[in-house]
Amino acid sequence: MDKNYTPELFENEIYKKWLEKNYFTAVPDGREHFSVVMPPPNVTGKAHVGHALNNTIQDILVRAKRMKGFNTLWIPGTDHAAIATEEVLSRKLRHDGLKKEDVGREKFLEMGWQWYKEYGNIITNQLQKIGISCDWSRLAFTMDENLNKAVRHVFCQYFNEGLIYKGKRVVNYCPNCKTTISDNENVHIDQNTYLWYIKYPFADGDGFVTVATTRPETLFGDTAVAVNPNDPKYKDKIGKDLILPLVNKKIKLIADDYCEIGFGTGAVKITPAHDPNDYEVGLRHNLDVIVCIDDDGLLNENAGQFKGVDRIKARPIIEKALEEGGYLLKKEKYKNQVGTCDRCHNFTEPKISTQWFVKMKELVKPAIEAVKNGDIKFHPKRYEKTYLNWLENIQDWCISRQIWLGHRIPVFTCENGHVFASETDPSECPICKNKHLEQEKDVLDTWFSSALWPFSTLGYPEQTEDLKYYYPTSALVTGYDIITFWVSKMVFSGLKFMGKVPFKDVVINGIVRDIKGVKMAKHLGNGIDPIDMIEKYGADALRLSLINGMSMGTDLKYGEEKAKDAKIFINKLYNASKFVLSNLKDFKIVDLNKLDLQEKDKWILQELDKLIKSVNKNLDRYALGVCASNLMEFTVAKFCDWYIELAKLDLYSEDSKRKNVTQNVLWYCFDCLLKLFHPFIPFVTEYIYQELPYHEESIMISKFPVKVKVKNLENNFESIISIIKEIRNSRAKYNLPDNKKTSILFKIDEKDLILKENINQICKLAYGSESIVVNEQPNEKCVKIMAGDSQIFIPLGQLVDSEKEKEKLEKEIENLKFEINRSEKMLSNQGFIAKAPKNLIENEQTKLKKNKEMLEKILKENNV
RNA sequence: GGAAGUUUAGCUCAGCUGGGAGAGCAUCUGCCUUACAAGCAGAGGGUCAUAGGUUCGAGCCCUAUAACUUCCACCA
Repeated sequence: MDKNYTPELFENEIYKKWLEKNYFTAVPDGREHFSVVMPPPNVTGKAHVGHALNNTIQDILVRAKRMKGFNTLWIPGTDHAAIATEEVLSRKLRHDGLKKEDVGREKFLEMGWQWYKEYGNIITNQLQKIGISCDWSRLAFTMDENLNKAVRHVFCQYFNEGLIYKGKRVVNYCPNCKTTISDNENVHIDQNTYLWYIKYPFADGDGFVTVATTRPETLFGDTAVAVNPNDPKYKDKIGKDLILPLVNKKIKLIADDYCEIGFGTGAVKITPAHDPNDYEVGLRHNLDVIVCIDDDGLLNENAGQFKGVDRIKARPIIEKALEEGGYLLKKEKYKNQVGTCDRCHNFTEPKISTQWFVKMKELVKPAIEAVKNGDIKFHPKRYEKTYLNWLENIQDWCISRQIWLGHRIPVFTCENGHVFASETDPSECPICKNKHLEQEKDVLDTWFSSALWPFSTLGYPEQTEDLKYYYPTSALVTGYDIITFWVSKMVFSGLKFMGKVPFKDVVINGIVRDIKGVKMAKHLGNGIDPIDMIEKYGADALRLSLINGMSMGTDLKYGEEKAKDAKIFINKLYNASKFVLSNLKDFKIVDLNKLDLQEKDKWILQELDKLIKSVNKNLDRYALGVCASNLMEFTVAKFCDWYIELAKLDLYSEDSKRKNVTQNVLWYCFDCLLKLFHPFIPFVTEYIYQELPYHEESIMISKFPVKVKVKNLENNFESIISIIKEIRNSRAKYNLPDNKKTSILFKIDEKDLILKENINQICKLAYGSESIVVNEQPNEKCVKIMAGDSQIFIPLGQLVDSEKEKEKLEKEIENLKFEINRSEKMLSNQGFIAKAPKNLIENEQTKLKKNKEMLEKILKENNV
């Protein structure tokens, strides 16, 4: 073992060994299963710290379950992220002065595969560095042949059941990505803009109606102006013709409830082609639908002289024209929200078009029920609300995208106009046998395939052994930002096609922000590269730094300092292991129940038992942050600070029996500790474990501790600890440097066996040069410490300041009196006696009794 | 507009079903003690956001307020 903790020396080696041994692969057997599917990252992306967090969480759960004996499967995978990839490829083409149409669909798809092939293993390689134990032999990709089969199977079933339909709707369109996007991907942001007040004159010359709008550029698509039917201001004008400014066309003043009385000017322009509400109004009034913005976001021929101008840039130009025509009444500053594209952040356009939709209302009902009846549980529970709220207000899901990469919609039309969906590419129309078929041009929303992830990765639509055994999966770990995008879609898909929920627990992790709490973003340059952290501090440090202090579902602030701190901790563990290992060279393992355990041994084993139970409990609650801090706390504050120091006396002594007991306890504790730690910091624990006597093949397939298997661990060692602390404290009060040792005198009550047994320990840990047992209080000036019926003296000669000692004594007396008073007050409270739990009352009574005795003793001893 | 979350030591946060306020970092003091100076020992530091309420007892439960954060939403 290397003298210093240098993770780069062994992390890669160990990972390779795990892979070679096939520890990560899983096959169905008779055991209970624990299965997880990885939220697939973008195949051509790079791992960011969010991936590191998400995968570390999954790995901890998976490793712990594997060690607990579950048949554990974790399926990794990547997503084809069609829109993003298409954008990258198009940009490349543009760079060469080409459009995708120039190369054609087939060639373009080839480019896509090339791109996936070239960049597809970057992210998986990076994830491996984190140490995650997923079954790489099952690495899935949303464009795989099998997943493609699943997608088509599902599509056809929806289609044949009439759940998928083609319809004309106003949808969100991104002029930059050149495709429609779902409501989900349409991100609303605040915008500072203007409200333009425009005159729409009556055709008969009798006055005008004022319309306020934030979108003057859509004026060319106006086909009516609406007012509320009950608005007295306009009541007698309804049905009259208005002149559409700039276009000089007649449009009607119509009445519709959609228009609210008193809001704005009371009149609203209706543009059915470019606003979903207006489209509804248009349907009710049979209005024309006039498109005035084209697919590139430019005004079209319907805008006359403004044709070819970008819709946003057109505003000041139109404003000028309106002003010149005398139509502009005023313009005022206005704040509103507009949709932007989730991927490219450009303004989206509501646009009328024909798209494919999935009918959601009925589909979603079982998904709502599954969460309400507890078949699926969210951790933390509050995210159920996000989920339910979205599903309960669901709109039909627009699944068609006007791009080429991805799963092409498997709907065909023959020359005779028969439309059908087909799981495999058909050679003829199933109705009329016509052989001239044309497939839909659009592809499916990426989330359509992601929705099938928990079962498509297990072989669906084939009813494979894997599918039967591992579905439903056990837990899904993901960020709250994709509960609506993804989680909900997997649930209704799973219920629809598998008849069972896709997972039982949804574990929500927060977003990793920078140290100031700002979301990490490329353009801010505040991101932290997890691979960088691994290179600098090791994968274990990265993992621990992400988990320690993390609370599920809550965002966490992260900076390099945290990785550094984590490494410092692991270094501590590493050093402890050096101590343990060097003292277990000639050691014989014995069942702890057969050994004569001392108080210190029972104490550490009891503390260990508490730790084990807490870790197990908190793993089950998905409270990984609590596990990590408990583990760290035990390691430093119990094991290193106390047990290792206490063990030294025995380990270095001639008493071979005592030495053997301590060696066994030391081994047992450290072995457990490594195993408990393994899911969190897998590399270093494996590395150390391989050096530990009596180790098995690998820590990752060893048994996870669930309790300490030793009986009768009751002890009173805490009293020894507090004596040591008191002596140290007194020494510090006298500014005694730690290297200046003094003798320690013990006047031991004969019943005080624990003290008698531990005087050497006390002496060692409290900087004593020698321990001397006395029968009487010594004559020389001493610092005195009360320890039950015994007393401890530290002869400090001239150093002893009687004033200081008096002060100390008074403080102690005051303290005791305060405590006694508190207990008495509590115990004389009738409400407390009547309602508090019995053990609490008993505790209080014993405390009171003890303190009273102590006070009496102190008063007597010191003649106060 | 609707909903959720956060508010505890200078900083980052723990605190499970209510039963005497915790950790790490930072600060100060002393120490190179044969696992560890990336360390050890000791110390200081908090009206648990504010105001009420429930209770024998509230950081925790209820109500209101404030500040910050986030998600959802078609209001010209």
